[in-house]
Amino acid sequence: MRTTFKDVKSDILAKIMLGEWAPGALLPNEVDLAETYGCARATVNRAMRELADDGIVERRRKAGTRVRSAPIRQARFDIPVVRDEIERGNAEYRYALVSRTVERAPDWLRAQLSLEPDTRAIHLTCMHYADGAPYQYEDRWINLDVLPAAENADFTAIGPNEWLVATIPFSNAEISFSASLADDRLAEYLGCPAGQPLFTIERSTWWETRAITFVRLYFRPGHRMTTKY
Amino acid sequence: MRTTFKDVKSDILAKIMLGEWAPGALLPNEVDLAETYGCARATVNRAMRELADDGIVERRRKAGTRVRSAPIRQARFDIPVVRDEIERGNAEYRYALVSRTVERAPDWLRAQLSLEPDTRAIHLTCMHYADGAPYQYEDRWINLDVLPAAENADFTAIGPNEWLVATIPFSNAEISFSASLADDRLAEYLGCPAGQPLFTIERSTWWETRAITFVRLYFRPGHRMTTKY
DNA sequence: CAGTGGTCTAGACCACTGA
DNA sequence: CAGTGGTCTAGACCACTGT
Repeated sequence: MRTTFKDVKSDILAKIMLGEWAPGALLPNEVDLAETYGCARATVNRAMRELADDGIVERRRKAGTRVRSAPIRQARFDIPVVRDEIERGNAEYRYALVSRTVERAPDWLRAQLSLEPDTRAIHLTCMHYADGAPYQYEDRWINLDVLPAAENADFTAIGPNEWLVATIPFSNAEISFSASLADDRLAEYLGCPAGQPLFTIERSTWWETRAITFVRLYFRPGHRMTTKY
Repeated sequence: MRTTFKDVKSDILAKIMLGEWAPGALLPNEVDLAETYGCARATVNRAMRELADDGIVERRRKAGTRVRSAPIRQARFDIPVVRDEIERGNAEYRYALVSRTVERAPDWLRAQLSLEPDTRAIHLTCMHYADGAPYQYEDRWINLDVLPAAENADFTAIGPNEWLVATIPFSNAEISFSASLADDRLAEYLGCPAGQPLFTIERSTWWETRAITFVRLYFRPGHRMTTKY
């Protein structure tokens, strides 16, 4: 059997894991490795590139490839789409619009999304339920200058996230995780005592340079996001 | 200038973003695309493979490449190494050991890590400071059956995370984000009022099938993890 | 069984950067 | 300026899987 890039990758990874190549060590260059493994340089390159993507090694032209001393460990999280998330848990999903207003973007939002003064925005708050129990409280702003159609959308029928996904793509986004405290309003909607800690996600999305939406998602108490890596 | 895989990738991405290829649409095969772009098939392949990795398209042999209808949006987070995290913020890092005991692994930990009964573990609690201010409270367990050396390590001098990184690699890990409430003890160490919401990370790591360590990290109030994607 | 993506090869040229 | 990784090419064979 031919040597595949996966063979090369796992062999190199094993050598690193077993300490044969210690953190900080310089690995042989691609030409030498290709000879060692009896394969083409492109094969070694693919293996090494993936190891670099995985944060295991660090590559620099001329300087060569080194084992990262403090491996940059990264985790990938699926960005939750609340309906899918709930239905994956075999629970019944229900959505409800709580409030809807159209207003000028408040200052903090203008700062968050770099909006022009006097930008109009639609402000929505919604609830998402799993098997009838409160699951997530959503507090969302949509930029009406970019998406005037949002003013006429029927958000009593469809959640703003689903509407947005179906309506407009986005080119980049920023997401942030934190912890919030349930105030009286949140506690009431989420059916929990005030003062509970709530896992919170904030997300801003842009199309090119134009801000589309900002959303803050408060999860019911005890929620956690988990991933393996 | 030659056509690079980045050219191809961004052109295809643009076509998808602009709606030229709608969600669910079948893209031309690699041979045709290579002809269209006037490049080798390997170049198209690299571009398409990256788009698939990014969750933009879905590829299946024989069936071809389609635009994902619900793009799998993923975010990558760097797993924080607390010293680096603090020093990247141009703050001075300080570490202190709070407590150290050796005991039999409690039941919840045995369950969490799938440990044998009577496994011995070392239990450490530590503080991490940024410019003298409390930054993170660390509550860690290390499996002494796998890492007996931990019993003799001097954790007053070096943080357990740094010691572990330098001592043993790990093959896989599970990480989980949530929100906790500051109890009196945490509040005292973190220098905040009790009842504050704290962003919390839990991580379990294994070497092959053997559990190495479990750690719970409580961040000071207001902490957030952010990434762009 | 035929079409599509997955991968390898051998060679080439280029871009970056450390010495 | 020389060594290393980054990328492209043209061609080949293979693996999977829908029809």
